[in-house]
Amino acid sequence: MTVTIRDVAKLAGVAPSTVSRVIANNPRISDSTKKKVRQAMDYLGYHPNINARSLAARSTQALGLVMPSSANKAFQNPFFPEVIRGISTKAHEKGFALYISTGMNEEEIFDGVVEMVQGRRVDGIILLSTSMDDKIVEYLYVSHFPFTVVGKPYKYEDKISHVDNDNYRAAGELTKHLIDLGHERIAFIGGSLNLVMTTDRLLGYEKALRNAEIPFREDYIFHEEFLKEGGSGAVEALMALEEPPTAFVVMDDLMALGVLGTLSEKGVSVPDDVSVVSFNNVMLAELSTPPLTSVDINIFQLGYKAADCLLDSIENENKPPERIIIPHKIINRMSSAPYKKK
Amino acid sequence: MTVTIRDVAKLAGVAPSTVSRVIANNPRISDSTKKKVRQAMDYLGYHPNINARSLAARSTQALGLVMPSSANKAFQNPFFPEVIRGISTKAHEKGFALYISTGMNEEEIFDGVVEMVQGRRVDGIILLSTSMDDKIVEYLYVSHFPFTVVGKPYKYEDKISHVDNDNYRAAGELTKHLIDLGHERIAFIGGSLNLVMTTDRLLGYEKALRNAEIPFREDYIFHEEFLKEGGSGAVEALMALEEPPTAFVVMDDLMALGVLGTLSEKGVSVPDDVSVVSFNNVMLAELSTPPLTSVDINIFQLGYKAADCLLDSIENENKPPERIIIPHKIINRMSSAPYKKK
DNA sequence: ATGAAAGCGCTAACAC
DNA sequence: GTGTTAGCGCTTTCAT
Repeated sequence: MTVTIRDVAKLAGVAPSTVSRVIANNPRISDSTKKKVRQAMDYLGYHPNINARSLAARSTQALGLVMPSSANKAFQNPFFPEVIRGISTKAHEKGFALYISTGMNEEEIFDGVVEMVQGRRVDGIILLSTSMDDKIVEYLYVSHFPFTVVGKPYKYEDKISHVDNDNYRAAGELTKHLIDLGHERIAFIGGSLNLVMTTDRLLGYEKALRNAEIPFREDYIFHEEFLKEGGSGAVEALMALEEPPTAFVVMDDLMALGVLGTLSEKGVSVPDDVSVVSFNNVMLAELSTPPLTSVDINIFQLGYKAADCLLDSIENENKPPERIIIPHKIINRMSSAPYKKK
Repeated sequence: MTVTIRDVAKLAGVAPSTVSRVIANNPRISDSTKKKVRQAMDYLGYHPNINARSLAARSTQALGLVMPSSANKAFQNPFFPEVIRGISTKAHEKGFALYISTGMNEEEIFDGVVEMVQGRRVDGIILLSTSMDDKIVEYLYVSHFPFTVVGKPYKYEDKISHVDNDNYRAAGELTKHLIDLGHERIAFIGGSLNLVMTTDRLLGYEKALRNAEIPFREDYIFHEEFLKEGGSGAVEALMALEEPPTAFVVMDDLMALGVLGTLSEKGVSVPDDVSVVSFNNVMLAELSTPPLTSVDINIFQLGYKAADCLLDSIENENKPPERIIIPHKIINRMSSAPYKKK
């Protein structure tokens, strides 16, 4: 039923290995036989069986993607489709397929990764999120299996290839943007401290304050589970302070959307009363009311480069680990405005 | 280097075939040897090579997902992570993995599907979007390859398993919701007419108007490329009419977010001046300002059932095609309110 | 209840 | 430049 390499070989009057070489476009095959073989392939509607190929060649031509727990709200973040788009674009260029592993909890995800690696389902892995004390990173690292992380790994930072933004600088610039607008009471609403990204951004924020000689206030800092409640708890608490902030630095556009909502409910106007700025610059940053000033972290590029880097280290086993920093850019929109004294 | 079934067999003092049977948990193997073999597996850290298994058993334990063109803005819609979460949950239950095929354009995507099918990379395919005159549907259908579509196929509607909402009814109810609030000038902002979903919803909208004896107005109907501009063009045009609508039925939450933005720019207040309702009820419907009245189409379930149905037809080749309708529910939020005469 | 052996469809030495 | 052959690691008759 299935047409195999032998059928093609027979029809073309050559040996199976020759057909195999034609598939691989081996230069040592004469053009005339190539043509002959290709005709036979077309005629028979031949398609290589990938499993057989993988088995024999010990390579799958597939990359594994590890997403955060699907129980996690983060899963719904438009960040993911966009990184995947980047990864997919690069993978496609090199003829690689994507294999996606998910799971309801940390453990399931971990098992999925082990299965991918040991089961030889993929040639390399991209971690789309990582946190402190990540068992997957540990496992992959000691296994010497090719992998790249999107974001900054907590451990082995310079032993693991990763592609990240300069979150420290980005947060600094974003905070400075507010300071330049005259704001001094600037709150920070972050995600889980468990994420390295959060820490980096918090440090950048602190640095910007220090540079401007604005005292750091512990009560202006909030860490909320990403997206849960959309940061409304933080906003409530912050606005109830004796000296409420006049500007908010928010970790993520989706969260900022929630912040915008809560503020509006409380009758606080953005940007007239307070400014709100955030990170990621996903599509909704543009669509929200008011449109959000947001740091474009170039998500597509994050994914594209991660795939690129991974593919390199699959090709060349001894490629040293690499840190790739994707440039960011503050996109100025309506949600931030000069501080107005009341 | 790699530990194979033979290593396990040797250590356990049995034949390779026995080990294979233990993996498959064949009931004809005595408990004592099972135990013995499993110990050996653990001891050696054995993991079956999936490619070898797939090759021999002619089954990959993987499902293929086909997304819309990644050049397409639709790709960024939070709809996708959520369907995938549903699919992944079911797939996981049955020990299936997910392959994702993407591509920059229709053609690349089509080729990817062919490769998945002919290359035996997957046992079945789920189409996450389909349009009229879909070549992929055609191909899969004539190949007799197991597949399911999320949404309604344009052709072969009752010969292809698919899971969908009752978009006709949902749109009807949503429109009626507005009519019940006293609205009569109700606009419809849809996506590409190329999507079957759009047509279904438009028909439902028309039906609701008819039932209420409200005349259908051509100039209240707009079809915009999903998300492009976020429907702002439509809003501009509609509000410039002599008799502008007092309510908007929008195809999608993201688009509705854009509509909200454009209205706010024009100084039109929601829901005081006009009401806006939409579909999908993704997270941002709740986070937007004002929170959106939206039809919860149960995206997770859409994916979960699609996987379920596909897995069934993989197991049982003769399973007749099935249409599965996922229930919807209007979630009432702040963006819709009674019509106020001016 | 278990073993022996023949593939699954392909690649990659090694020949010539 | 092309053919022969031996696997890749597993499943699955067919024996016993």
